[in-house]
Amino acid sequence: MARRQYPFHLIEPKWQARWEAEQTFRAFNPGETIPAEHPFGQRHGLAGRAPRADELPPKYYILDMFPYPSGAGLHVGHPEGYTATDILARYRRARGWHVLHPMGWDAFGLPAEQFAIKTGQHPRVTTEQNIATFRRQIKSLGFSYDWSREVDTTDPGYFKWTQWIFLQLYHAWFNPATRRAEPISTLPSPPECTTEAQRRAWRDAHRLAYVSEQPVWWCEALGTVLANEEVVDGRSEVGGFPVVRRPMRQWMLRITAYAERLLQDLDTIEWSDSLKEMQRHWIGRSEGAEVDFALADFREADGRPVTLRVFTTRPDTLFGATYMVLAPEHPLVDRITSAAQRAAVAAYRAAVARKSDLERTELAREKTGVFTGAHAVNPVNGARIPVWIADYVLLSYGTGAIMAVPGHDTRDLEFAEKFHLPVVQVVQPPDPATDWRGFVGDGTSVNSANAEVSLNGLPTPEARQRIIAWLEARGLGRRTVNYKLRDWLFSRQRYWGEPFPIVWKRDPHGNLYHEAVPEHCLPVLPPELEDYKPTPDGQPPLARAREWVELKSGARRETNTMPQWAGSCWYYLRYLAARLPNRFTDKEAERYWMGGERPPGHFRLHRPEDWAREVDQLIHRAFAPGKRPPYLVEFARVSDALAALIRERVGLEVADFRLALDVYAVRHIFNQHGAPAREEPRGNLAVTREDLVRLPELLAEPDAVTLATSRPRAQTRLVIQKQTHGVVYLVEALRGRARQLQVLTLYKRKATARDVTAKAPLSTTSETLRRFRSTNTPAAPAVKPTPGVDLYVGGTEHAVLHLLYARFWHKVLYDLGHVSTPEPFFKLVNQGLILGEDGQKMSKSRGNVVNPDDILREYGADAFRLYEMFMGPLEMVKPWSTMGVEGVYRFLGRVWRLFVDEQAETELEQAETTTPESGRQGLLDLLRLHAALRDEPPAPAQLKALHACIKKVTEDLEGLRFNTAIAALMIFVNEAQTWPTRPVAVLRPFLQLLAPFAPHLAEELWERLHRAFGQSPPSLTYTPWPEFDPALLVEDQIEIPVQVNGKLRDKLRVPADLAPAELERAALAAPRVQPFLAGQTVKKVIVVPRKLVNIVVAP
RNA sequence: GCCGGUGUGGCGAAAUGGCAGACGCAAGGGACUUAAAAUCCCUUGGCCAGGAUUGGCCGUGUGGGUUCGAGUCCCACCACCGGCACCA
Repeated sequence: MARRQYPFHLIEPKWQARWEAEQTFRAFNPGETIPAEHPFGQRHGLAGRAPRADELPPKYYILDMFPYPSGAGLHVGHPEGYTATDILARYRRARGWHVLHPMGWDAFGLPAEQFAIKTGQHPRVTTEQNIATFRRQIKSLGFSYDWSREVDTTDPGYFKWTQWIFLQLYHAWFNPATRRAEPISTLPSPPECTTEAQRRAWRDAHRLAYVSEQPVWWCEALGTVLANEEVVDGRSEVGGFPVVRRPMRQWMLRITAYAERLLQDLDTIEWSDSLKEMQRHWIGRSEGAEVDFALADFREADGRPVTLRVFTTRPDTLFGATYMVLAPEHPLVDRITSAAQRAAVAAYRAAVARKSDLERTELAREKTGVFTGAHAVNPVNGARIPVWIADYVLLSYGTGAIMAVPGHDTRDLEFAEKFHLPVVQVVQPPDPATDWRGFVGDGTSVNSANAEVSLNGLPTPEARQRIIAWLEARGLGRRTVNYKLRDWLFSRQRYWGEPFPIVWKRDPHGNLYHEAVPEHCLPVLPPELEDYKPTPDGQPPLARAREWVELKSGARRETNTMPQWAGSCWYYLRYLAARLPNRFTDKEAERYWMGGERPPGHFRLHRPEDWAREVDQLIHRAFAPGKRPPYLVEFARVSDALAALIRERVGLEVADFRLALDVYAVRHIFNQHGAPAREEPRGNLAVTREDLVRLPELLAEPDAVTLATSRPRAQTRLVIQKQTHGVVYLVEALRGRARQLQVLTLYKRKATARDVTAKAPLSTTSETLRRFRSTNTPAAPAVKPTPGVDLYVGGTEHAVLHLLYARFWHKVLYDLGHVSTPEPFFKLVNQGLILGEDGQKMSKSRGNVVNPDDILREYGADAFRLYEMFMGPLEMVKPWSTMGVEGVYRFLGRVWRLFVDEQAETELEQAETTTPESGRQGLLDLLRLHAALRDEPPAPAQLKALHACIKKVTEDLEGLRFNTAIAALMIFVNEAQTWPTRPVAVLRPFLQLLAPFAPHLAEELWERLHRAFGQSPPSLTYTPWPEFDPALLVEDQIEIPVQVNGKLRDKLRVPADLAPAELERAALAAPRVQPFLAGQTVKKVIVVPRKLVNIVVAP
């Protein structure tokens, strides 16, 4: 084992204990009293108060997918996402956001139950042990979770509300007219329902939670049914056991009602394209038509022909339908099969039923099927076509029957060729060279006409419209949309899950019906059992508890339990009020943290994304070519926060004022954006586009708000001052008709008379500004809160199931008025898988599993966190490398030695060998800081290194580019190591930058640094994030590469502001360039100012 | 087959259309040390030339294209990863 780089084993427990004692990362709900000493309250001027939602800083809800606490403990994949969110949470706190960052346990599940079956140990005991392990491991990584909001899906206080939400679904129906869930009481019952039993049956058939007897996937090995989603290639997703189709009575959730909204609302959220595509595929929307085919020789009792309904996405190929296929399980099969075919059909159906789905998918794709002996009539041309059954048609999709168009469908063609069925052409491919047989693309209809309608010559999309119109007019069919999405099979035959809050009763006629358990009887607790196996007759394990099942009233409890997905469908809502006893979440907290709609009339700024675009458009409009630019450009309304602040400070009402920006500031931005320049930018210190985008937010935290009287007209003016990285904003209110706040800019440095665009005096020194800032409580930035969780990070394995189910539940709760946003997760990022050191997926059998506990013991939490982020981009798959951990560990050692005297460090190490473990914590006091640390003004190069680092780290954090942010920290440290003195003013902000990544080390050094210079350390978590000053990054001399025909030939050191013509001359004269110009003619010289010169030559 | 993503040194990876390989690992050399570990310094894409400072050529999966200039944009293809897959 290598020598320890720094005493992380003392530092990390110390700070974890400190954070826990201080409750540093606790988030506060609106109306909740913030303790006077809490650093969050102190930073935001809310200490000891109970602020309303609009008094709290903007919310940032950053969520991890909570883990299933397996017996194996944490693996290295878990901390990847957790570290990313933790870094962001810490960064946002420093930026002034109110961060909610919770953790909990998705603890129902099969492994604990299987362990119970084997050993008799109650699953609750197993689960509690596993949670304890997970909690210990996660806490040892120093994540900034608000542990006061921890949830556990198996806690009765939690699943009481899971059951309650189930009842919301049970008591609701989906109204197709309003396209939303409504209380079941609003469901009209049709006149033909005359008895109470009939009305009940009608209601029960329309609930969002309903019972259905239908074929389901039964897994013998697991002793339970599974959802479609849990079956992969004919085997259970968990364990890989074979599954078979079997009809059973099951609880279903009507997710299909929401198919369209689940699809459409994907456009309103920021998820990756691949993830959205996966959900779109899963929902599987396809447009087409249903068409009725009359069966020849079969009549209903009333004399009408028996019809066979099919779904097709290609109604334009109707003239090419040469046979029909029914799914083998189709209910019409028995009725239409001819005597001659009966034996063959029965044999085929039996064979298909015997086939497990595994065989159905794994066996060769060879088409099979048999003729039923019946014929149908093609409604467009009266052709008598044979009706077959085949297992390539699925009962569960569409109508369970198809019209086969072998000419233009590959599956039908394959089938037709095997069984020698006719193939006719009805579509001509656009390219005449293409074989029409099996052509499935769009083309032109041919051979498609009858006496009333002709598609011939029409392109496919038009042909489709024409034939649908004809079918609808004749009552033979209609336009329709089909989805692959199926209703969600919601019951499981297990013990360790939420019991259904449902009882079964019999009406006077002996008919069985179900009823909801009243809300006040929740939670329905599972019974205590000795044996967790299903009963011998195939009943779920809950049926063993007869006293629990059989109620005194004669009713019987439902014995199924909910699937594991249930608890995870809404946990992000429970975090908002994790201990609330009488409601599933808190209404006001929900609206605040989920950023739901506020009462009308409350003005909000646009979301930053839209806002930036609008600013761009505005600038371009204002400076349209040929137009004289206005002096002032109005660009935003005064934010509520600013208006309130002004009202409070100086008693002025500016709520309906607009912000107008001085044209000189805007022009510079405009030039940057590539529009034809009218003037050179004035100086290199100017407002950037990003400033302008942020301005409304910046102004809401002014340095000073004063009323000033200007001499000449003795007019009272409102003056707001705000300084940010070198630019001073001076805002003046224009009274009267204009109702504007006029934003002028002053430049802190190199300010000449020409740069100052207003005559208004600004004698405020930066020192007074700073003092002003510390005495004025900054108001919250006015940003529209993100609708939903701001950032949700987790693995792709939940791309479809969890995320679709949670969206579905959320929409139901939204429809019923329980939550305020239509979508739960606004932005979602999938972390990439971490592979073993050998590049294979980690698994026990490969022996390449990395245990986080081992890494923590050897390198500490900070190194582990840092490495997980340094491996590469968050979303990529990447292999683990323990050598790589050592690399970042060494980096942390260099940081340590930047601050700490090595002699003292050695003394600490020696003392440690002679001190008992219990007394070691105090040994940290032996440390002294490095002698090179001084509280003296930094050199320009040092400031530059710091500010380059601030810039890079800040930008990379915003873009979730943790690996390159860490690289920037390393670059800074590599350079700082070489400095003879290390100014405190530079190292202190560096620790702030390091803190999100390596919080323990940063805290320790932050505290020591302050103490060493006689200061009491402010809370590192809540100290405002450093802002970089672009002025400090400006280079006087820059290196310009010179290319000849695009090949690098020389580099010039030139003044940064060298005119293009000068640069061109210097490039042509460059010594290394000369040989390449000899004998050549210079055709053209490309000069990119401040970037490069390219000389184009030819002989 | 369809959809999405990714292809850059020995490895993990960086590069708003403008100096390819930042940062880190590994490797090699050196300093310190009785020695080792740790630490610090130097070298490190390939090929060629040279005593050396150094210089030249090639190089981002493959083939085209756009451009003064392409890892980056466009077209076609190949490989790998993930998802879906008889969904009419």
